[in-house]
Amino acid sequence: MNNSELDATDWQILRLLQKDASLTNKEIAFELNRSVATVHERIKRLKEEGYVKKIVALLDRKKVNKGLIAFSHVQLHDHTAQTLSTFEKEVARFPEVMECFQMTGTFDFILRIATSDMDAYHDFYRNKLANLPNITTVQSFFVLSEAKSDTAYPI
Amino acid sequence: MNNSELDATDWQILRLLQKDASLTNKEIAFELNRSVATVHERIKRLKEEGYVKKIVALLDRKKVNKGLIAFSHVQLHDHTAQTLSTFEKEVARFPEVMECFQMTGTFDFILRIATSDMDAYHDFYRNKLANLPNITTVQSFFVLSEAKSDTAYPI
DNA sequence: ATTGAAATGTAGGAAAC
DNA sequence: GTTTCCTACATTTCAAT
Repeated sequence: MNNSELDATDWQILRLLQKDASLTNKEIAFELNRSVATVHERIKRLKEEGYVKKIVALLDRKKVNKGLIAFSHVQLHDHTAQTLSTFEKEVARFPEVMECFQMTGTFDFILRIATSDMDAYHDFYRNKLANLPNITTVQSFFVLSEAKSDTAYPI
Repeated sequence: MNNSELDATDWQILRLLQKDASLTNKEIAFELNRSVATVHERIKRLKEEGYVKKIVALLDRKKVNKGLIAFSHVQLHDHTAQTLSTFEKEVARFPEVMECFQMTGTFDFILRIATSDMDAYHDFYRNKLANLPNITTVQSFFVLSEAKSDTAYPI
């Protein structure tokens, strides 16, 4: 198989591992009617070539005391490369910030922020986020309930 | 150890597994200066008690042809339990919708939508999302770049 | 690229301290 | 909680196709 294309078996393996990476090679091989060695070889390649970035444990956020998730829309004073990249660099250093995306539209960034509760969020907001330079507005929305939460891409 | 509290070792294990769940018990044991049997027992308990929900592979979304991520804010006509839960149930069935959260604020839901490109998003929007009943407005924002993207909670 | 078989390593359980 | 021992799997390599 060449280097730049995935075949049907590769996609099936990726689909399975996205849902459950604790599957053994044997289980995957059985599922796909392939040998264990083949599955092993494929997965090794998929990791080497960067299709699989990493294998992680997903935790129950409420059990680990992250009861409050906020999405915050941030607007900056200006959009010079300097201002944008300083903001990105600084905000990424806050552990509460799980995700930071630069966006199209009327604001500049979406942040996903995980804290234990509203007090902790407030503390983060006043003492960390609002101290960053060049912020014009921050508008925050809070998760009431999760109807769906999936890390698997539809492939 | 009792059932309802995690000690420092448990938290360390969770921290490690959130970052890299392909670590072996042996590697974790070495890192924490514990025996393999202890680590094994702890992880078993952490899974049984639901702290670890699952182990998954995270893929490179651009390599698997999901070049466009949208966040969509959805507002519904009314907020009866019936309307809310019908929307949640229907929207969760679309594979493009990776996440759906009910939110505080001026709109009702945030969706995270993964598609290959703007054409595919448009198709999803016109032929799937906009066909659901009781939707008043949908406002969409598109990811330009990812400054940070982490599934690990700050614990 | 795929396979079965062989070698090595890890998981998972149990016993004694 | 640790150590040791044990068995059953799982991973990894390899020669052959």
